[in-house]
Amino acid sequence: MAIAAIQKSVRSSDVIVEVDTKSRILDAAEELFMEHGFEATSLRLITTAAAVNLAAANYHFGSKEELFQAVLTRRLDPMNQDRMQLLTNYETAAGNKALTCEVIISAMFIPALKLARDQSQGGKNFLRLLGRAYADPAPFIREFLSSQYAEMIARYRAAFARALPHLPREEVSWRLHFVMGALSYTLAGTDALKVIAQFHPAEVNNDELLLKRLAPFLAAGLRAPMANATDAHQWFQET
Amino acid sequence: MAIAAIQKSVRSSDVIVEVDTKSRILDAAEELFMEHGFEATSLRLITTAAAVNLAAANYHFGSKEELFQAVLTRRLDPMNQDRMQLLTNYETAAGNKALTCEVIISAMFIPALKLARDQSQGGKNFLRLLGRAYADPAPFIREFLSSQYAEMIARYRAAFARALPHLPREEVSWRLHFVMGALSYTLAGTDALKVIAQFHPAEVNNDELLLKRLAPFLAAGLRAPMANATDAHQWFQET
DNA sequence: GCTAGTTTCAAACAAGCGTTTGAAACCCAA
DNA sequence: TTGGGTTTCAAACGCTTGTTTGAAACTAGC
Repeated sequence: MAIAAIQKSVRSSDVIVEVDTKSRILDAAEELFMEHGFEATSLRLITTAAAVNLAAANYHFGSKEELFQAVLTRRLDPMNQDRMQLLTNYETAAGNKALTCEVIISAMFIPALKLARDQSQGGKNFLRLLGRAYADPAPFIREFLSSQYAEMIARYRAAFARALPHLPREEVSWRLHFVMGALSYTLAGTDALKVIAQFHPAEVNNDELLLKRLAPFLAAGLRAPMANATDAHQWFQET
Repeated sequence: MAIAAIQKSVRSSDVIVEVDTKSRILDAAEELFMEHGFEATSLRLITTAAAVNLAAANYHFGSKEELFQAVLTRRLDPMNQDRMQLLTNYETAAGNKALTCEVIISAMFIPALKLARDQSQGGKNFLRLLGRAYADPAPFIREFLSSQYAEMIARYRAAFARALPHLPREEVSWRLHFVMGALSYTLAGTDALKVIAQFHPAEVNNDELLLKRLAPFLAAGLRAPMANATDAHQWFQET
């Protein structure tokens, strides 16, 4: 590992920017993977954007797949750690009373918001990349996400189960699945549906406002009464 | 267009299977695009699976992108037509009374369910493919989906606006966005989170049961009271 | 049976891919 | 200043990609 790692340093107008090759590759890869997807993004595109030699990507990360995982790990791991820590804090503060759905959801959302806010643009790019990674069919991506999320999901499922004691555990699992889905889909923010929905341009990229709208929606869904057999019959008999 | 289109005909054990080259390519492409994504699926993989010559794909569809659009159009266009027709039927039946959220949602879900149920496997494959296409970064896919969905989305936004007259139109647009997101994400059905959620295996691929769980969740979310300034402050001040 | 139009086929095309190589450049401790 | 480890670099590797080509095979009408 690098002694001569910090190599190129540029003094811009009012901030000192120094980035080693590894970080430059990660930053460029994050943006380009977000923009074009994993398969459609070539290492040549990444290394050109990062202004480093093509071979540097393989030298520092081994392979394209490992580079992709490194891009995800860099921000995903701290975010999920934050989520678990926050949940722990809330649970400690609540003593042995169950947390409300709103509090649990906010423990999920706040670390994502923090990511969306800090850093010049990297945080937002990453959240969009993450939303896309969820839907990516590549097995190595799916397995990677499974392992990265396993512990956090288990914690949140337990928390929601306590908050919604009248629901069967299975139903809680489903609703957690819906919550994760809506969150990742929304943060992925594909332009297609946004255009369709005719949002005000100023609001489209305001993640804070977005989550303030999404959270009450999801909290209400979590607390919804279960559909009984009659309801289900009424809903779908006409197919 | 083909006079000699129906060329290969195979009599299997109890059904007669006759498929022209074009359909064989579409079927194979649907399954492989679903499994590996657009970029990672090569024309050679598709044409080999379809047992046709490599050049046949370009001959019949022009390009790989046009083939992908043809795969989507074949089922998406009829499904969205169904959705609009069903909504029209409900509105006619209701006279000048506004529809409930449940009825509107069922008008969205029933055509998707119909697709998931009929056909040996193609319908389910297609829904998963569609869910993935939503998250695909390729511009031609996003533009294609925008154009395919524009009319239907406009109809449903109007219907939800009538059903939720107390909500600002903008809020209705957001919630419709959440509903579309949850639906597509859920139907895409990436294995990763399902494994995490520890679902009973028998239920994972039961789309009917899945939508029966999702619909009440979304209906409750649609009817949620709006978060006021105080709520929002309370939720997110601690970031 | 000939002809015209449609569809298939094997082969090749240029271009781009991820990865590897071996030498050059670089840095820092001795 | 020398030497050894780290990092960069240009070039090439073998392979796959989407697409094109021109001839062959096929179908149907006259």
